[in-house]
Formats: sequence, C-alpha cells, structure tokens
Amino acid sequence: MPEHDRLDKNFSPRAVEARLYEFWENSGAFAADPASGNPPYTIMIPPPNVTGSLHMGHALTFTLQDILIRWKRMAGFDALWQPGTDHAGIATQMVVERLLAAEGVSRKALGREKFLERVWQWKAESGGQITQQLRRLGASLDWRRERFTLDEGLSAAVRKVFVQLFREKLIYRDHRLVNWDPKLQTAISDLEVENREVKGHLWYIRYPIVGEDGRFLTVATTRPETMLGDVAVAVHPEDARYRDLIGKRAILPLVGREIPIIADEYSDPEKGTGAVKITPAHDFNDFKVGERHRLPMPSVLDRQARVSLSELRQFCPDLPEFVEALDGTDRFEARKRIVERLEEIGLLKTTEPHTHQVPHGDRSGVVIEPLLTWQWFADASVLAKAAIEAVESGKTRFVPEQWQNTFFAWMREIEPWCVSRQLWWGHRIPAWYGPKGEIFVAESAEEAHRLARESLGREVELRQDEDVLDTWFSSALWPFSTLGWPEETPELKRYYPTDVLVTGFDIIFFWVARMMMMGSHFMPDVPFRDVYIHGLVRDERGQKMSKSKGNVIDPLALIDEFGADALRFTICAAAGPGRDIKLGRQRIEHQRSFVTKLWNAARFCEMNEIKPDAGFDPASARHVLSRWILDAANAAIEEATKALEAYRFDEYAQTCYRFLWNTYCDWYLEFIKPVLIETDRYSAEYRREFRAVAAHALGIILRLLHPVMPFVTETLWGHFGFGAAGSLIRAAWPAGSGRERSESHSDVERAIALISEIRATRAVLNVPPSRQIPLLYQTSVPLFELWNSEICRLGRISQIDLIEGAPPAGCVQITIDNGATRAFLPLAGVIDLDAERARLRKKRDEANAEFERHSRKLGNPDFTRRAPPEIVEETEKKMSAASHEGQSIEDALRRIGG
RNA sequence: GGGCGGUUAGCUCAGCGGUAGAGCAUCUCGUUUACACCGAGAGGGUCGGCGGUUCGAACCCGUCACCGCCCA
Repeated sequence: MPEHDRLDKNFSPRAVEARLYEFWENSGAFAADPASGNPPYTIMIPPPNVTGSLHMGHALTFTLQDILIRWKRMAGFDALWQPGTDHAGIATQMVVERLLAAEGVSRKALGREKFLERVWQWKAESGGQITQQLRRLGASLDWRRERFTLDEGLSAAVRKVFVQLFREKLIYRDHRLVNWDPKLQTAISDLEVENREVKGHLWYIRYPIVGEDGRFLTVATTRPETMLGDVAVAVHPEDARYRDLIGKRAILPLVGREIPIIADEYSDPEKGTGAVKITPAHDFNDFKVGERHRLPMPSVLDRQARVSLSELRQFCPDLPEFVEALDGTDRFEARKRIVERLEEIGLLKTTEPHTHQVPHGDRSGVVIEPLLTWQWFADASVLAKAAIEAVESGKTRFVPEQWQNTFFAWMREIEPWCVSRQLWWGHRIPAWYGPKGEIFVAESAEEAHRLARESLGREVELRQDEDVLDTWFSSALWPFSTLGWPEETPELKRYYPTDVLVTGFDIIFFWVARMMMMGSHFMPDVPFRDVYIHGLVRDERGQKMSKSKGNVIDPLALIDEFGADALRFTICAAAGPGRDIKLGRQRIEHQRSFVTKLWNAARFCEMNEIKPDAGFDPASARHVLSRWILDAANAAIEEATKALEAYRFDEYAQTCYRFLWNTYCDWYLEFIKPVLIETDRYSAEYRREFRAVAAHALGIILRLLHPVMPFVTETLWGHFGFGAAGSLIRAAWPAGSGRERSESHSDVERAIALISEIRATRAVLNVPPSRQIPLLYQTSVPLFELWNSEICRLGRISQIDLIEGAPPAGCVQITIDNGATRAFLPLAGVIDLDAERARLRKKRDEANAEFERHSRKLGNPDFTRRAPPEIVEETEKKMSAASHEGQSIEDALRRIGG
C-alpha cells in the first residue's frame, strides 16, 4: 500500500476507503485480544435488525461508538467492539411472508418447519446487509466475534434465563389483557404501541335504569362496539348526581342484560357525563376496575377483531336478533351498525366530534385491540429493582444525566412484560404442556419429559408451547450472552461489565432498561458503567426523517459523494450533548472542506520535505516557534482527550479543527515558510528543527483526528512514513509533554497580534496587499527585531526601521499590548485621512467605554468590599489598560490633526 | 393534564455567576511556495418576556409565552 508518488491534488475517498478497510480488517486491527496485558475497553453495539439497512440514525450512533473505540484502542486499551444483529421477530417474519405472498403461498400453508427454513434461507442470502454497510462507514467492529441472537450459544442463554426466571416465579403464564395486533396476529409489548391522534367521535348513550321508568344513565364512549361486553357502569363515589344510583342496575342497551351500577374512583366527574361503561375484556382501565370489583370479563371481539358472541352467550343465552346478526362482523362495521341502531331506538343522546389518542401497532399500523389471552409474562417490577438501584447508587451513569429521570419514571411504574409472541421466527418458548395442561418448563425436551415423569409418575405425551419470545428478551442478554454466558469464558470475565452503551433515547426502555434488568439479575454486576444517550438525526429543517415525508438521506449516498470521513466529522462536530442533530447534504459538503484542509496542509509539508525525523527529539527543540507550536499541540492533546473522556464529541471536533486550521495552518506553517526558503536566515540546525517539528505536529494531528477521520489520516500516516502502512489505527494516542507553557507562548502571540493589527489597519484603510509599505518604531523593542522577517512577510511590510524622536507627520499608528507597544505606518498622502480618523475615533470610543465600565464598577463600594480580591485586582488592571489605550489613540488622532 | 428539553448574531450551535463566542452565510479586499473545499479583514446580538436573589445574571430562583419530545 505505500505510495511513493506525490500526493494527488485532492483526496479521493473512493480510491482508498475500501482498500484500507479491508487491510485493517484482514490484519486483525479490529480484533480484541484477551491475551494481551492491556486493560479492556468494551462497547456492545445495540444489535441492529437483521432486516435493517444503514440509515442516518445508525450512521450517528456507530460513528460515535467508533470514535470511542478507535481512541481507546490507540490509548492502549484492549478494545472490544462487539458486532452482531438481532433476529427481529416480527420484522423478519413480515419480510419473508411478503416474499411468500408474491409466490402465492401463505405461511400457514407452508407449515412451521418449512417456513423457518425459508427464513434462514432469506437470512443467508439477504440478511444482515447492514454489516456490510457498517464497513463503508469505517466502523472498526471485531467482526470475527459477530453474533446473531438466534445463534446456538445465545439461544442456550435464552433458554437458561427463561427456565431460571420461571423457577424464581419471575416468569409466569397468565390470562391478562395484552396489546393484540389483529393484523400480525400476535401480542406486542406496550413499547411497540404507538399512540396516534385520531379524529373520532364521542357517542353519548343512554342506559335505562332498572325499576325507574324513564330514568337513564348516560355514558360517553369512543368505542360503542365494545358495549356488548359491558359488565357495569361506574360512577364516582363522591358524585352527588349519581349517588342514589349506586347499587342499582342498568339495562345494557341492545343486549338487554342487567348490569350493576358501581362506585369507582376511576370515573372522573369532570369528564364526559361522569359515568363510564365498564368493558374489562377490551380496555386496560376497565380491566383494573373489573379486577377490583370481581366483575366477569366476557370478550366480544376475536383475534381478527371481529365481533364474537360465544362468551357473551354464557351470560345471555338468548341474544336479541340484532346482536346475533353482528356475530363475525368487523369491529368498525359493528360500530357503525350499533350507532345506527341506538339512534333508531332513541338511546343515542348525542354525538360529538372528538380527537383522541388511539393505539396503533408500530409495525402493522393497524389499531391495536386490548384482548384477554393466555401469555407469558416477566415480573418486570421485581427485575427493575436492581436496575433502579444501580442508577441510584451511581454504578451505572447516564450521560447526559437528565436521562436517568426518564429511566426512573418508567422503571418505577413498570408493568408486567409480556414476553410471548404468536410468531414462528424466534426463540421458541421452552415450556411443554402435559395432557391436562400441566406446565413443564425446561431447557430441553428431554429435561421436560424428565420433569413430567417425576411429577406425573409416568411417561406422557408433551406438547411444546407454540409461541416464541419477544426479540428484546434475547437482546436483553446481549452484553453477556455474546461473551459466552452461561459458560464462564475468559471473554466474559474480561469484558463484562462493558464500559459504555451508546444509543438514542428512544431505546432506553426497549433495550437499556431490559439489559440492566437481566444483567443485574444474572451477573454479579451491571452490564455497563456509562450509558451515553445521543439525540435523533433530523433533516436540515429539524423534521424527523421518515419515508412518508420523503426527507430521508441515505448515508451511503453521502459517503459516495463526500467520503466517510466528511460524514463522520460532520456528525461528530454536531453531536453536542442532549441535542438532536440536524443533518443535510449541505452540511457534509461544508465539513468536507476540513478533510481537504488537512490534505492540503499535508501536501504543503510534502512539498517542503517535511517528514518524520526519527533522530529528532521534540523536547530538544530550541526555537521559540518550535516551542510555541509544541505547546499548542500539547494543549490540543489535553483538550481533545478531556473532551472525549466527557463524551463531548463536539468539543473534540472543534479542538482538532482549531488546532489544525487556526494554529497549524494559519500561523505556524505561514511563519515557517520563509524559514524553509531563506536558507541563509537560519542555520542548518534550525532548518532541520523546523522540518522535524512541523512533521511532529502533523503526526499529532493525524493521531488526534484518526478516531473521527480514519481514512484520510491513515492514508497520510502511511504516505509520510510515520509508521508502516495501515498502522495508524494501532499508533499510540498522543500524550501531552506535561511541560509548562514557556514564555515563547507570549512572544509568538505578540507577533501574531502585531501582524493582525497591521493587516486590519491596511484592510480598513484600503491599502491593497500588493502595496508593500514600511513600518517604523521608536524605542528598541526586541519584537520588531526578532520577528522582522515574519512581520514583513505576513504584514506585507517592505522594511522595518527604528526612528529617532517623533514619527513623521501623517503616520498611522498601530498598537498592541493595550497601547504599550506602538508602531507607525507612514501612509501620508496614500490614504484617506478622514477614514483613518473615523477608525481611530471608533477605537477610542471603545476604549473609553471600557474604561468607564471598569471605573464605575470600582467606584461602587459594595463591589470592592464584596467581590473576591482577585476580581477587583483584575478590574483595576483592565481599567488602567483601557486608559492607556485611550491615551495612545488620542495621541495618534492628534498627530493626524483629529 | 403530568414530565423533560429548547428559546443566544441571518442560519446551525457553544458558553451556564465576573466586559457576549465559533462555524456557515453576508460585505470589502486578494492569484503571496499548500489549499478559491483558499487567504486577509469587516459588519452583525437590549442572550424569548416579566419579576426576584446577588456587589455583579445569558448563566441561579420564580413566573409567563412559544416550539419540540415523552407519558396519561
């Protein structure tokens, strides 16, 4: 890979990215090394869906993770970045079902076994394309350790966890209300339900009171079709309007059943009519009321969300004809017919338009139906305790901290977690049923049979539960199952707990919380020390990216166009804490110029034979410029490292940006240009020193930037021979020298200030750069003598002369050090004196205003008495500096007759 | 309705108790041994409103307004 040709005029990411990545991967640069003596540093990727393809959200999260991993790897850690994908039960099954549908075959017709074969076949052919796409991003994952949640090892972990939790009574089977997706025909968790605002109606229905002719209790409902399953009407116990009705009965319209009127605080006197119908089998709140009052819970909708009367008939063997006719009708059709009917018979009091939140399945998009079914549940409230404690005690830390509140809020009110899914693709629930429904939970069929024999005293036929587990059940084990648990592998011992989990806040409940529950329960320690929560990627206008809005940007297209480094740097620079990230094509295009700047700085170095000088020790550098840039590099190293330690990716990017662009390029390289050319100005020793120091600083820049811009930095690293080709990824993270800032700092800073003043003055007075002018100074000041060459070159000065006495008339004055150091530009006749007077007056007014501000402050006895002495002293200094400066400008004004 | 976050230069965002910052955009000037994806310079803000604490508030406290998310 070494290139002996000169660097091209432009960096071509396409030409190097794939080749470099392959080299890194094949050379084992990404591989963790458990045998190494280095301390471990571990990040588990939140496993993307096997059906997934890389989107901007991935690009964000994986860029940040890769920055951390590459940095820590360079800093001498044995870095493990664990890759893999999850099997995404519902999503994957939907993909394959869609393929089958195109062939005119249904999943059921194919049968479970054949269907699963097809899914595995699909996975082999087109699953996990995201793992290829992550390579394009430059993500340095340890691919040799790639895992899949349905791998045998991970599946064994799932079975063990299920069995153990069952034995601890933390997993149980129960007949409860769940979120049922009528399209996908499975239960889903609360988190997979998305509440959408829907314009519907509020129907006010009159329920006749038994024994009180002509008296009605009016209830308001958004779902009249569920009324068939009403078992009560509830009013608030304190509600005076209805107090006399409590304990009486109402007649359920259409059905004709008598149902009790009960008192329950669930009904809100302020809302609707203050009376609510109670349908425990089809509403979560009503379910709780039903439990409290031990009410029956007939379901009146089936798994397709059609009216189903079989359970109702147990209460009412003779249903009216109208109701009978509804059997098998779709829920929305039934709603329509019921409303029409109520109107006909005069029991519909009014209809109001009503906007409300309606639960939808996030995958299927259809309205979720609360349904009473047998499911497996994990007792999340018990499991959550240790996870909550871990955050309270600081064992696990959220960054930014405020996210712990979100975590606590959810964890402290957590509901039982429904872990079973009516799917085929996933970990089949390790529960077997005996002939009379006896349950045997075991890690294998053999084990289940053994349990059955022991329990029943004979061999019986067992039938395994048809359902599979929620995908997040296996994902929750990821931090330890990928390391070999339940085996006690060296990896498990070494890399658990992991150091940091990086993810978006939308995943806190789905994954972070569940990993913490499982990790805390099954392992001696929490799964991770830090949880870094980043924002969401939005488009340039702050809109959430979505297919339906058509504003999604494909990260791969951006990489094609601008290179992975440009995309990564843009993301890094924008990743401030607790903020969403607005990204668009234009931003990446802009940030690419930083990659180009680095490239061109390197080209300049190459042209001037700046290259690593092995025999040179930077500590021995003697020239002020050398010491200055080395000090600045030290400061950059310290700041960048501190920023990364604090997950301040934006500050890390900014520090690197400033050091390369505003310090190294704008000043250092400009300063040494004359040195490199004017061979007689400096001794050969200094010429060597300048080149060596310039190269040394470039090496620091390449190393500092490698985590965020791996490709361009690695390319330059090899090109310049800082190390073997492709070795930057393993190079040592630069360390500050620990040396104090020398006074070279202020020397160089003063020269910079003077040159800037000269430039500003020239620009304001419209003296074009092509016009070189002399500079005069009065008393001997080393600055002008030592920096003669640099001042001339960068200030476009023809010569610098020491003058005796007053400066010639019509001179323009420039000052630094708050007026303490002056110089003059003899521009009489060249420039517009009015313009100069205006410039000076403005400066004088500024200085005077500043003087005033400080002076007023110091005149306030409260300030001098109460403010810390150092602040008072500082203010005094500033006041006197402002006074000097004003004086100095006043002199200059007088000189040009203003 | 409850909670969280935001409101700082035209735009995107830092700063979170001691004189308002950066990048981009704008304007002016510019082919100087890298870079026009460039260089030099300039203009631009009563830090959402109102109260309070403080010698001193963009920063702390209260309150209101608007925007965005999450949970009911």
